[in-house]
Amino acid sequence: MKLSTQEEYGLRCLLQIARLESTSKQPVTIGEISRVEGLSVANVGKFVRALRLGGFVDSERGHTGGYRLARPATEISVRDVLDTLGGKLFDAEFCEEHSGAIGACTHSVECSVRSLWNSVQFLVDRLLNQISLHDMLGGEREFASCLTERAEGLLQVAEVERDSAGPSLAHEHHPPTP
Amino acid sequence: MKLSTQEEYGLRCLLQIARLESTSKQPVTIGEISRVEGLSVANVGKFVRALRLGGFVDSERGHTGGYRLARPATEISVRDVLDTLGGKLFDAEFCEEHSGAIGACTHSVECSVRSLWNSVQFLVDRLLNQISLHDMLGGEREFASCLTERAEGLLQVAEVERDSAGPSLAHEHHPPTP
DNA sequence: ATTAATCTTGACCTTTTTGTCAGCAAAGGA
DNA sequence: TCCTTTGCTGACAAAAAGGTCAAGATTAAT
Repeated sequence: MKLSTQEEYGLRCLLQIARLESTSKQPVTIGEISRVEGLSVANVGKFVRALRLGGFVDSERGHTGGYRLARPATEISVRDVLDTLGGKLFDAEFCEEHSGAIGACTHSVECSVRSLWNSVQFLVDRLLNQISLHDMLGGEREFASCLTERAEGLLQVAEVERDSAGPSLAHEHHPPTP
Repeated sequence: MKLSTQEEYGLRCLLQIARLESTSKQPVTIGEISRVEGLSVANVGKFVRALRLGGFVDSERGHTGGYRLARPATEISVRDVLDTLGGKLFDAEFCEEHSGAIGACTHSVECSVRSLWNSVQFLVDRLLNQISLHDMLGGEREFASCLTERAEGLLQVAEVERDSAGPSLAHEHHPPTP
């Protein structure tokens, strides 16, 4: 289970846009992000493009151009950002394509795996969904306590899910075809 | 956040070895796994090799050869398997390499991200660590209830962690260098 | 108008991951 | 002994991901 570089750096770039914009009140340029993150300008360009296509930032061209958050940092959830930059743990597409001829999962482990990935994704989503960009802008200490608070909330949600027979396990999954 | 094919299929192969061995009492051949999982023989060979190097299966050569679980299915945790097949969410290596010249994270977001990845990994690890191969061998229904039970336990552990200032957030992380 | 600063895009190259192949090694049965 | 069935390995090929580059488009300042 790995993060793509687009997820890792895309999120960092977005955080920098939020951070730099909030102090300078100016649009944040690719050059600035490149400098503070230690990435090439061209590379940052790609990440920031993904962020723009995802609707997280607005761009302004020209001499005083740059990027701004499209919404307040409190209204951007890290989950949405990561989903846009890197996709889900598994794609639902596989489910449809192969279910016709054979019914459920061809592979005879009966897809216990899909239940597993599903609950992993469910758990992670629940956590990330409660974390906003704004939460990540304070110091690392503050954010750490924020994380544990959210994790606590998450647990309660998870217990409710358990009592109601667990929608987190209801999704379909088929593995990629080689 | 994606699973590598080695994680996805390696785990499936291991499950098949456990399943087929338990019914036939014979070593499970690559050919059998290949058939039930719909993968090429050569490909299964690679996955199974990783499993052997990870110490999860033992091999026997020759006419009646094949693979057997190295330990009972109840004593193999899915977390260990996935860690071996795909590695951690982030590697600790980066932390050491770049900390000398600059101190903490160069990248000026102050590495709130590392706290984030850390807690995600912590959460996932806690869940997977409680799931054994054996848990995944029953029907999907049984496994689903197993998962929710384990998730419940996980929550309690997480709360303990919170009360003791959260070791889950204590680890270092630096992003890959481009 | 011209220029300089900025974003935008598509094409290209490099690296990593994934999958295949051919040849070797071991073990059992004829 | 020889042959068949199995696992084992390293080299290769294909595909995906990651990164760079060059040429364009837009805007503000001069």
